[in-house]
Amino acid sequence: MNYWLMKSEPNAFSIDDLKKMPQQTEHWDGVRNYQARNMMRDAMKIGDQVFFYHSNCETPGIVGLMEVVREGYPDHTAFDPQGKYFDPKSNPEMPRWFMVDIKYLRHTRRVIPLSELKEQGALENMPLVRKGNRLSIMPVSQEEWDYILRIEG
DNA sequence: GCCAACGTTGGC
DNA sequence: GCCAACGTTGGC
Repeated sequence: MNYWLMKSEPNAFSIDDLKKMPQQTEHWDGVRNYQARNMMRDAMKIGDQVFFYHSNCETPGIVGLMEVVREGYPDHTAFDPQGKYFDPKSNPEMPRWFMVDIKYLRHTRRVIPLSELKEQGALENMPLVRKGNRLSIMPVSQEEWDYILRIEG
């Protein structure tokens, strides 16, 4: 099993929004970055565990746990000329963008803020804590995953 | 293929 | 709201 971290702006889609979805499941659409696309298309597997991270908000940090319930398939929001995620270079015959389905598992017992994650030497290799990082989906090692759940308290 | 200009991300 | 970092675009 693999571990991941996915960012979302709570103003746009928060962990509470995910929890309220039917089956507490939603497709992770709108990702328009090739590295992140490749991870969803090729690497994320059913049963993989995922940290939900809130970005661009008052206290950026890890807020919950999720699970991959459907593996990579074309992001149809790229096909809708009226939608904000429309990409004329993507079409159903040759989809450029992919997404996975994600299911809510639980909130963390507290928000684990970015500021605290940055203080942990054990996490210094996470892209998340590195300066200027903008990856919205990233792999998390087993060691990092376990460590974060330990400091969750 | 280089690189300047531009747009976006996201912490602060 | 500011701005640094980064990815993408497009002229050459």
